[in-house]
This record gives sequence, structure tokens and C-alpha cells, in this order.
Amino acid sequence: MKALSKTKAATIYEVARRAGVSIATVSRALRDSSLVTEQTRARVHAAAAELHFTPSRLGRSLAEGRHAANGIVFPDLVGPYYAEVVLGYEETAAELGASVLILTTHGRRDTVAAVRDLAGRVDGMAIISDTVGDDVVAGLDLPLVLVARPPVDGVDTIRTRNERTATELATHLLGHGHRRFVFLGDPQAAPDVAGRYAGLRAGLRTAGLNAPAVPCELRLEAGTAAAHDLLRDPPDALVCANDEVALGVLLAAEQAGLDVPRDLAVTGWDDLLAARFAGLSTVRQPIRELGATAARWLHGRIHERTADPDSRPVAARRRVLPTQLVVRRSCGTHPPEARES
Amino acid sequence: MKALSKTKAATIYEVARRAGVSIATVSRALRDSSLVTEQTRARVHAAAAELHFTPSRLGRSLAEGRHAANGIVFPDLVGPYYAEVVLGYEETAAELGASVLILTTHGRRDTVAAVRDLAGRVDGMAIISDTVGDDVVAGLDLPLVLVARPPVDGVDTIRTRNERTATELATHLLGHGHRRFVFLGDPQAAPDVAGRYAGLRAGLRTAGLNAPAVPCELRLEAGTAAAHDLLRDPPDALVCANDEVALGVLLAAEQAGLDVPRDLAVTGWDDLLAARFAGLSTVRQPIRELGATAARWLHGRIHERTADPDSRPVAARRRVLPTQLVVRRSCGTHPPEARES
DNA sequence: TTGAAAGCGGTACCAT
DNA sequence: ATGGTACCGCTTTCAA
Repeated sequence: MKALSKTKAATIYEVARRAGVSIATVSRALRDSSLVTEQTRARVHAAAAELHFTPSRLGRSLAEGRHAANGIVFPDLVGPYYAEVVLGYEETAAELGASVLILTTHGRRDTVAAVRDLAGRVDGMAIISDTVGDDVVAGLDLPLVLVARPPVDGVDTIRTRNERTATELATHLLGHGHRRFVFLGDPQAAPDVAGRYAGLRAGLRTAGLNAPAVPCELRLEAGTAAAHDLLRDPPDALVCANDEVALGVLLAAEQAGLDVPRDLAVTGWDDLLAARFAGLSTVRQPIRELGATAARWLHGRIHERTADPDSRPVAARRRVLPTQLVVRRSCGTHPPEARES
Repeated sequence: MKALSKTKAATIYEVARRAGVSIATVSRALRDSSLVTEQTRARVHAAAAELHFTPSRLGRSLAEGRHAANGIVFPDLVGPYYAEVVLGYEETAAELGASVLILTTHGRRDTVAAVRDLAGRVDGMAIISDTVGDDVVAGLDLPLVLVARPPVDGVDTIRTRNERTATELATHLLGHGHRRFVFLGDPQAAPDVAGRYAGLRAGLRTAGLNAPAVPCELRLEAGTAAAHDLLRDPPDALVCANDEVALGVLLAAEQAGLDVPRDLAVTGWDDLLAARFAGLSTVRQPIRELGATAARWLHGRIHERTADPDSRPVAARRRVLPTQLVVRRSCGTHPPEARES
């Protein structure tokens, strides 16, 4: 019969009694306040150590009026994309002394309630992509950073470049001689996708061309399924909303006995690890930096009022991080030196 | 001069005053206690709505003595592996009403302090892989689940099968006629890797063979670098600790002008998306289920004491989830029907 | 330098 | 059914 391992945690009162001082003094000593004698400081630390005392976060947060935690809301974590954003976010948040709470909205029943609940647990939060509507965002009463999502009045927003690079991509594909284009993805579904489609069309317009958009979920299987139909009468180039879709298309093309890029050019977006091995031409984004910047901005927003309550609020920030075309095999035949392995 | 958007949140006291009742009644009404008149219930709800009142999580948690949040500790989120675990974990935790706090230990200075801090913010936590030492685990005074990590006395542990499937893999490779093996990975670095190496050796032993282990980080670049040396005198088969390493090897082999699997067989572990496109033979694990189970167990542990304080603690649980060999091109030439695309 | 006490924002027991 | 009030565990002002 051993003693129970799950013992009740010691409180500041017990430490105080053991050290023979008041709780106020314990608090000061443990926070290295300069108003404590070295002697008492030592006594308190000793008592705390003996009792394995760790201040309760709840008590502390309640008294301080802050959580020392930030939230991040995203659709899911299936592709590497969001994982990378979260990683950059957590890393930077941790450096700045904030824990991170995550919330995925994908298969959730009441997203709005979940987001509101999260808002009650953090000092600020990042909202990625189209996870919650503008009205909800506007109604949240805490520092916010929008990531890869259309701006909302008065809220900081950070994105990666979609349109311009998509236009570049279009130009590149035109250079291969492709004329019949199809965009595979749903511009309605995500702002990023909308931007890519818009950029593609802008690029094609210069050649007097256009491309229909075939809605498609951002998953590999969806890409394969959509391709099965499209490949009966394949276009010259299939521009996919992201790499997962494009990889699905490659699979379907192989099954259909089509050669990429001879019979059909295919491009993606994100530069997943798999894209490299599939020889997929795609677009690379500084995803990690996206998350890191969000965390940094949030930290700034959270502390700016505290630091100087009289300072007028800084105007909402906007930033667009550059993206980069990655040319591989799948978009058309290139002279060897133009290719990247 | 508009009013500040960041207004101070309303408290239960203000709602009480506005509704003309006591805070006790507000609390009851909002939690749908049956001891409140329908009339007052309505009045309170109205007052709460007018003030946009949301109960403070801190106040609530402090009073209830629980966070309604779980933690999860993992090395990083670079590969898809941990992301998938976290995803399964968050999904299930959310269903069970718990928020999720994440903590990555990778580039962190004081891991132990960070883990202890996290412990103070949650009701229970999952610890993945070798992120913290046994002593620290044993010292944590809250419900815990160990994931993909050697058991610690009295703590629940869940893993995926390594040894047995690695032995299967060895047998399969021997069937291809391979005799000279090298294991690429550091058995010291992670318990999963150790298990895979042990299983491989067990399998080779049946043929009177052995395989040296060449330490290597679990990253693609590390695989490429390590392969550059090894490929001067290539073994028959290079068994890699995970897919990222194996993919790095494939890249190196291509650069060296070696054909896989003719000149060299290569295998990985994890079945990343990229593995499929690289034709890499590997092992698939129910990663998501790993995280989901951890969340479920944790929920059970957290609530078992509360539900029935007199119940004797359940013995530490152990579970090993099955894994599955995925045979593709890279391990050797197969008759077509034995292959999986 | 130290202590007493007033919050922080709720929950739930005990009366009425 | 409702109100008063004692916590929950800490920080911080105000006095001494």
C-alpha cells in the first residue's frame, strides 16, 4: 500500500506557513522581488522546494488578468501546410513566453462556439484560412491575426502571394505552348484558391485565353476522382489548387495511360515533399514564416496596450509574403538547365 | 472618436445586477439548473445577452478545480507523423470537451521547465516519443499517457508495433535474395528506431546474418548525406529508420547513378505521401488512431477518480497498435501482382 | 521589509 | 426558488 501518487498540489498558504511568513512574502520571494531579504528569500525557496510547490496557473492568471497563452485556429492538419504554420507559430510564441492552444474546425459541429470558447482561454489568437466568418471575427474581443484569409476591418492580416505568382505560372505554361487550360479547385472554398485562380486567369487573359474552374476538394483522392472525368478529353494543362490535388491527378493520369507532361501538363501549389518525388511543378511559400510572423504580431498587439495605455492603437497591419515558382517535370518539357531536381 | 473596440468583458456581477438577482442565481440560470424559475431564467439570459456576457474560463476553472484542457508534448511537426498524431488527439479531445495545448520540445532550451509549466495548465497530458526523461515523467503529478515511448511504471503507454513488422520486413528482403544489409538510423535516438533495428536484426539472425547500424538523423537531408558515404560500396539493402531518411537515400542513389532496386534495395517506415510517389517500400502505422486513443485514455483517467472516488485505480494500460508492410518498387523486383501502386 | 486584505470571476453549499 | 457567502490560489496595494 503505497501512498497515492496523485497528491493534492501544495498552495502558497502552505509554503507561507512552513516558511513562517505571509503569502504576500512568498509571492514576492518566488518572483524575485527586490523587496525581500536574502534570508527570507532563501527560507521561502527552501520551503517551496520541500513541498514541491508550483504556483497554480489559474490563480496566477486570474490575478494577473492574462493567460500567457495564444490560440490558433485552422481547418485541419492533414497536409503539411497547416502543420508548418502551426509549427512556426508555436515556436515563436514559446520564445515570447506564450503557450499555444490549437483548434481544428474541420469536422466540428459548432465551430463558432468552439472559437468563442478558445477566445476565453487565450490572450490573442491567429485565425487561418476560412475557418470562421467575418462577422464572427469582427465580434471577437481580443487581439487577432488573420492568416491566409481576406482582411477584416481593423484586424492584422498576413498572407502569402497567390495572384502574382499564379500569373507567372500562367505565363510559364503559355511558354510551353499550352492553350487549353483547366483549373482544378474551388475558388469559393478558400481565399487562397480564389487568388490562385484569379492570377491564372489574369495571366491567360494576356493571351486571349481563359480557364474554367472545376470545383474540387483539396485532397488527393478528390484530385484523382475529378481527373477521371477530365482526362477523357484532357486539356493541355491542368492547374491544380494545391499539390495534393495535383498528385491525385498524376495518379489518375498514370492509370489512364497518359504521359505527363507530354499528353498533359500538371501543376500544384505548396511544394510538398511528395511534389519533389513526383516531379511536380509547383509554388513554394514561406509557410513557417507565416506562422512565426503571426505569433510575433500577436505578441505585439497583446502587449502594446499594457506597455503604454495611452498609446493610440496602431493601424491594422497587412503583409503579403513572397512565393516562388518551382519548375519541375510536370509542366512541360524544358531544356535541362532550367529544371530543378 | 469611436468607442474602444477592446472593451472590458462583463462579469457575473454585472449580469446579476442587471437582472435584479444574485450571482448565484445567474450562475444557476446560465447552467440550466432546474432550481430556477423559467421566468428568472429568461431574465438572466436576456441580461447576459445584452451584456455579451461569457463566463470567464479562469474563474470557472479555478472554482471547478479543472482546466477542461489537455496537453500534448512532441518533438516537432516537420514530418507528417507527429502532425497526424496531434490531429487524432485534438479531434478526440474536442469531442470529449477538452481544449488542447501543444508543446514542441525540439529547439527548446529548457524542456523540463516547459513541460512542467504545461502540466500546470491542463488536466492531463500525452507525451510522445523521447521528449522528456523517465524521471521527469515519474515526477509529473497528473494523468499521463505515453505515446510511442518506452513505458514508465504506473503510466499508460500506447505504441505502434515496430519489432515484429521489422522482422517481417527483414524476411521479405531476404526473400529478394539480399544478403548484405545496413540499417540507417540511430537506435539510441528514439525508442521507435531501436525497436525497428531490433526487429530487423531478429529477422536477419534467422539467416545467420546481421546489419550494422549507421546513425543518422530522421531527416531527408541526413539520409542523403549518410548515403553519399555508404553508396561507394553499396550494400544489398538499406533499411532506413523512417521514410524521410529513405527518400533522402533515393535522391542520393539517383545522383550516384545507382538504380533502385536493381543496384540497391531501400526501405522506409511511416508510409508518407511521398513514399507512394517515390515507389518506396515502407511500413504503415495507424498514427491518427494513436493520438485518438491517447486522448480517450486520458479522458478516462481524468474522470475516473471524479466519478467514483472510492474506485481503486485501474492498473497502467499498455497497447501496441498493429502496423503493416507496404511493398512497392524500392525493395526488390516483384511479380506484378504482389505490388501495390 | 513584511503583513493584512482586497480583488480576479466564478461555483456550490447552506440558509431561508 | 433564491440569496448570502465561503472558497478556488494567486498578485498587489496599502499600512505598519
